[in-house]
Amino acid sequence: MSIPQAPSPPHRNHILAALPQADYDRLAPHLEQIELPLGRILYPADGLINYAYFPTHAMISLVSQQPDGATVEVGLTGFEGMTAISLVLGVDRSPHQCIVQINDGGIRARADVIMEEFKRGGALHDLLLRYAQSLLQQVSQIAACNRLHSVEERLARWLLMSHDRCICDELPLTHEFISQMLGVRRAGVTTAALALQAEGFIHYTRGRITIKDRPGLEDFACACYPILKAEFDRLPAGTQNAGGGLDDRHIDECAPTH
Amino acid sequence: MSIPQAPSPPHRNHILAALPQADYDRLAPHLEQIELPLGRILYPADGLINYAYFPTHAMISLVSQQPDGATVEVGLTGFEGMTAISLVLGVDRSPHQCIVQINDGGIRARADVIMEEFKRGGALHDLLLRYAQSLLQQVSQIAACNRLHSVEERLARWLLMSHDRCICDELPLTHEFISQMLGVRRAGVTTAALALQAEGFIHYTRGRITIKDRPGLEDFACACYPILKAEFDRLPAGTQNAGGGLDDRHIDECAPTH
DNA sequence: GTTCGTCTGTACGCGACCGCACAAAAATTA
DNA sequence: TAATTTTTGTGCGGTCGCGTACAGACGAAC
Repeated sequence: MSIPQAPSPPHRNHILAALPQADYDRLAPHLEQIELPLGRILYPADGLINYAYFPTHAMISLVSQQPDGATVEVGLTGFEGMTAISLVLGVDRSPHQCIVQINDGGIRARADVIMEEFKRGGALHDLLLRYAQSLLQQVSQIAACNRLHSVEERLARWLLMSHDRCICDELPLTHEFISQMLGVRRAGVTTAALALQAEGFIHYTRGRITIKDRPGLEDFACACYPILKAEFDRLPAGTQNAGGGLDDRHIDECAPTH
Repeated sequence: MSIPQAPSPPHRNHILAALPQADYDRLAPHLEQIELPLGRILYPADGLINYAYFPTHAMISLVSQQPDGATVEVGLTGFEGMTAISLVLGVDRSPHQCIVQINDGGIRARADVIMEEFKRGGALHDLLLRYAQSLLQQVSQIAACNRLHSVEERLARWLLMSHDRCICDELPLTHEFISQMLGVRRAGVTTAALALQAEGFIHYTRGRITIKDRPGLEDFACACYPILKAEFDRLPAGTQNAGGGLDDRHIDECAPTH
């Protein structure tokens, strides 16, 4: 079933890293290190949740799909979280399509394993609920942003949020892909990306966007970004890091390169 | 502190109604019946959560406020839920402003009372988490709707959602108020409302909107509404209604009049 | 009845984004 | 090298919603 080849802590995933040793040890035999290749759909919209994924430096989009085929990203998960939070909220189906936007590794565990540990009411219980709260806040802010801000501003915000969750400055993203996340025309993304490039914030070639000037991008993005970032930063500390002898330095070391 | 004048079940609030008798009895001494007058702000944005509110037929908006003062509603709570779900997700502040849009009564309990019962891990624990999931899904759908649909379509959806949560066909709402919920100009609401009135779906005079043709409104609204409605309907049944001798008929009787 | 404040109807120019469409450029394959 | 596919750049008319502004209409208070 599950291949117990999980690495020992320290973990790059902040939820796993924040588990006390005893709690982690219970989980460890069921953790499985896997690749999260670009474009992989972890759950289709309304799909059954068989596994929960703890990304390391992969970036995973939560996408709302409309009956007419239109898509918009409503949330975004990286090393700070876990996919399929619905699981612990009492539902075994993901309301969002979850798709890997930036590939990297991750750890997965079967849904029933997570549920069992969650129901113990220990650290994982509190950590996952705290993450659910963070996600709710994130989705709320994105809901407002979708209504109020321009494509250029939202593109800047989106690039920053992706950058926060991966290790490199070069993101493998086509305009087409981004347009589906922002819920706009592909041509709209091209125009916005040209503007950001003209300002010197980014540089891109076919399918690769490089962040050149992060502070500039931050200035340019809408006020949603600092709000989203603040919650993102609050997360690992806000949870009670019971610290089962974990090496926090390692986590810092893996922070985005900016 | 809390005045134990709570009515015995059956409750109009579905979460309280779904509690087994024993769980309810523990809570009962701390429940307090109160008025929720129109416009009352239960929590400001980022405000401390002192009480949790269980609406009966009041409708409460979760509003995201931007630093520049712009506002958009990102979610909406009625008799199916509880305000300040953040509480049980490990945070004692509400990320949203919560404001009473349609006045009616409600039950409130101090935050620490809810937390204590939640931590017992019984029915309230599961019911509230299930509701948190529903809220997450609602906010996600609204995030997409904000991006993809016209003011007219969203107004129709919004009226329907409000109507689902209150007992009467006449809603006390000004265009100005609605514009802040939809995140559009007041004049934009006027135009959209005129269109809906011309179709015969609604009728309104100063500060009062009457639903005249609900099926027509449903046809007109965007596809988000049926999705949101399905989750709304799923809620009370989806939770394990352990039914401590509660009178479910009473609840049905109080369902929206459509 | 008169006054006043609130709410609603309407107008106008403007910018953002849409749908559509096509060409150019870069990568991939033959 | 040539052919093909994918990705990006660009244009154009149309629509939606914005910001602003003002007038009319209704209801409450005096």
